[in-house]
Amino acid sequence: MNNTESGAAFTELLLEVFRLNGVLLTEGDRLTADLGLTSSRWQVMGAISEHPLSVPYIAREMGLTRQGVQKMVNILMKEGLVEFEDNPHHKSSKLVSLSAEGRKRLSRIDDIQRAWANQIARDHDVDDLKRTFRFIRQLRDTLERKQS
Amino acid sequence: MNNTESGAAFTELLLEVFRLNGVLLTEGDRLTADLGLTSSRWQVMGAISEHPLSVPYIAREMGLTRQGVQKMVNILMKEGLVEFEDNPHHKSSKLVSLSAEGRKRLSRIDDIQRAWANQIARDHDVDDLKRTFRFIRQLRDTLERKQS
DNA sequence: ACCATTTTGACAACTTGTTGTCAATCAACC
DNA sequence: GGTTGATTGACAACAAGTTGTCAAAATGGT
Repeated sequence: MNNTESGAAFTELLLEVFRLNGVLLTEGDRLTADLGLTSSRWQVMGAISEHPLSVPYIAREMGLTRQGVQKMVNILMKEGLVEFEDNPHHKSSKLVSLSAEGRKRLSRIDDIQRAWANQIARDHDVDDLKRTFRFIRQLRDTLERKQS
Repeated sequence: MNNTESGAAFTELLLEVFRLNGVLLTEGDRLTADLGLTSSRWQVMGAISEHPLSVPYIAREMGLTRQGVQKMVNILMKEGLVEFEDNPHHKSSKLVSLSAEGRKRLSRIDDIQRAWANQIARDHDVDDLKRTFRFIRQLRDTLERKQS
């Protein structure tokens, strides 16, 4: 079976997404190395910065397994960056929220991340950024619908 | 510091890239689960399907560390899917090539992967796919240039 | 109110990456 | 030809995710 033109283009894109993912993780870690927070940790913290959320909810939000997020949350708990709140809708599934220290730490990271994002984004057209975001999300939708 | 419009768009894109990356890996593994080869294994095998390459070269190609690729290659070696060839340019750094069995296995995977890519790509505009590829690569270029 | 199904947390084993370090090899230059 | 610096393979420790399993808790239909 031969590749269609679209199929070949999709495969090229897919490999490039893997590479970009790697570079983004590396950069994210580098940005906040001195603050003692890796990319995945502040991503979890970012998810609960507005409202406290349960672990499975965060996982669905980020496209990860609940076990993986649970592990991360347990570590953040040990480090005193998040707290558990009672969940009115579920006795044993607590809501995770930022502690005062967690909030302070996240806000410093947010400053750094925002400055960095602004700087990178300056070199690119805002419409390209938005269009690419929409297309990537659409691609993910297609993939997720096919697998179900 | 507030986000610029571009900065916010970039951050949104970045989070979506993480999610797409996850879905792609999951799908890749699901596709070839019965063939006993995970995504990362056939990615490495794909890299050497044209010409034998050294481990560090594969790593640079894929945007990974040489140690990570080395680990993968050692596993593929144990399973008899790749072989080491003498490298005329380096006494101890062998070239990695596909074994007969590896080539056979990869060609089956390629068929499956191609059919899948064609099917997914069918739902999307080929120009969008190409444009997105170019933009993502450009983004990665920017990121890699900033960090050096 | 009961029962079947789903959701959840906890734990273990595993995969795929990372960094750091060491010694061996290679390349370049004086 | 010797020294110096970069590249390489091997190994260890670690990070971040996965799957699978179990029991407890929640949910929904009859």
